[in-house]
Amino acid sequence: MPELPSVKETALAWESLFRCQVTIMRRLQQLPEFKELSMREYDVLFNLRRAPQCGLRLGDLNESLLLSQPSLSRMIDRLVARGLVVRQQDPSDHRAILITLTGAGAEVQRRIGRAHVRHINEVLGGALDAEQLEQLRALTTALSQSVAEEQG
Amino acid sequence: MPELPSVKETALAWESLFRCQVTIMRRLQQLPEFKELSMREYDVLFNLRRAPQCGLRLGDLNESLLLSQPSLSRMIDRLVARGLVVRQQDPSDHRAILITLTGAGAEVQRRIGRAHVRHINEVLGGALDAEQLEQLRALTTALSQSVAEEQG
DNA sequence: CACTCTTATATGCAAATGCATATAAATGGG
DNA sequence: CCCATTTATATGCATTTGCATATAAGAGTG
Repeated sequence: MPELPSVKETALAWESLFRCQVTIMRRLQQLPEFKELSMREYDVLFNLRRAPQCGLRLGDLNESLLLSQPSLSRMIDRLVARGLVVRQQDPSDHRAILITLTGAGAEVQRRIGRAHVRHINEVLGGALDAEQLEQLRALTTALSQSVAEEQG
Repeated sequence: MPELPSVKETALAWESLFRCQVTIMRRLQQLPEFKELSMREYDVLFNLRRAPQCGLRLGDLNESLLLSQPSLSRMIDRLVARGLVVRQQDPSDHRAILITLTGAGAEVQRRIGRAHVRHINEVLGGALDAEQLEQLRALTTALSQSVAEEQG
């Protein structure tokens, strides 16, 4: 049984991760493309793109976002109004709603996504080398999974 | 001159860091103490606690937060109304406002902070060991600093 | 010192968000 | 099968947020 990290060790790591995210997010949000679609809205399209063809339940989609369920419901209203996503009743559970990208929505996601990843590369590429980025990816992936599992 | 990381490598690292932050934040926000004070508001008090005694300019404080300048200005209004912070004119620059914690504000920050770090330890402590947490801290600290410097 | 330009914060107003709760459908017990 | 309970999403309403812009003060130029 390994020793658990101290309160101080975990707090320092989280504090640093959080600040890092804030710093980078502030930069990434300045991309002109995010005037057309907010980063939160883009993130919804991005998540739908990685989803099965049948779409994602609103609740499942919600788990990937820092947004309350009612707020997401209304964001979906707006995305539907813009023709970027579609709401469909889940045939196997009529309480649920499946959300899917439209063709236009997928295209907007791809277009903004290309500019976004280029920008990410500009911002992060000069800061860490490939090996460090891979370490960071591995650590944060392990952390996400472990945290999600330990009470999901 | 070292090779720069590929677009894919940077995008994967950022995506993972971002999702990790979302996952953890959703858990941390559930702490009952954050019904009294939102996490954003707590973060303002936390930043002020680490600041010089004279306080922080609104604009400087704003750089540490994912919040527009007008939104922060109004959040400060509310924190002033609750007696947690004070606005003072900067004697050396009458355009600027120095924001400082009141005694009550400092006490609220300490109280919520104690519960918060315990919660952080519960959530992250089981996921990574001390060495991994230190690696994560080092990488994210280096990344923040490098990103902030490269165009600050 | 007048004038323009920049910097720091605040304010009007529309839009987005969250909380509490409503609606609607599935689930389980008697 | 009926009723209570749980689950999934939506809606009313107050609060918070952001965008555009106003206000106010320092800086620079002639």
